[in-house]
Amino acid sequence: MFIATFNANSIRARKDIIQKWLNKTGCNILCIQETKVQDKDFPSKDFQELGYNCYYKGQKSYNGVAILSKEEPNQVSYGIGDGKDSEEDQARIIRASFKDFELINVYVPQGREIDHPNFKKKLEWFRRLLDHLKNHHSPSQPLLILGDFNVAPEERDVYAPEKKKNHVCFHESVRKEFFSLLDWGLFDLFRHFNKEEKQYTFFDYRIPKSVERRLGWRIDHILVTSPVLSQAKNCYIDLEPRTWPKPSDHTFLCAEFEPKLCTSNA
DNA sequence: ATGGTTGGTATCCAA
Repeated sequence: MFIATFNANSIRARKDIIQKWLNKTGCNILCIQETKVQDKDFPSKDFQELGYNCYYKGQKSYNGVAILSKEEPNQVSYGIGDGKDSEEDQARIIRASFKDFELINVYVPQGREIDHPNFKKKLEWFRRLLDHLKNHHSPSQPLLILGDFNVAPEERDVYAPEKKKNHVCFHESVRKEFFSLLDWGLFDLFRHFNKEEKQYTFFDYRIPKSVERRLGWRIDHILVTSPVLSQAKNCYIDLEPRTWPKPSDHTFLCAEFEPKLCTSNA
């Protein structure tokens, strides 16, 4: 059982490399963020041909999320579902119920600047997500939340922590919101398997040779409840997209589970 | 303090 997350920064620009990667890995479920495409233009055919069901919601130019899955989920919903969802919110989160577990794919707002209204919305977004978990989920039930959280949780997760204290992806306030999700009953799956520093999922295009110089951020995450953790075999960062001819700024964050994920706990 | 690159849409915005 193989589940992964990838910020595509345009599904159309990365379609070919995603297809190749799916064929190579046999990934069961891929969560995608920043598809940057309206629903009518989503290339679902190209993924259906490979045996994937496609669920997506997007906007022109910005945001947009998708789940590609071999197994058909019982139900799929868009937005946080608290009655406050804007069109943008719906293009930032997909919730899917599978036979043996629940899965949420998120693209958390970046926030722009600490004093920008969008940063306040980012903090609120975490609180709304936490409320959703409290109201509709339980830490004792199998749940995975994957995606681009736009937060580096700890100092070892960003290349220059002392310089980034006021960055929207490292400010104390947003890290606190991230940890409030963990405190509810989620585990940072990558950190469960990897303790070393300088393990990044995002490398800014604008910094020359950022991968080689290890100038990156760990802002993409896979958070799981304990019944899922007990079925997890490994979690790792696949750097391949960063070295492709048409490089992406994000990487694939991958997780491997026992074949019958969570059935023993269901 | 600022720049650098990429994608989508237009000659600028977001990351």
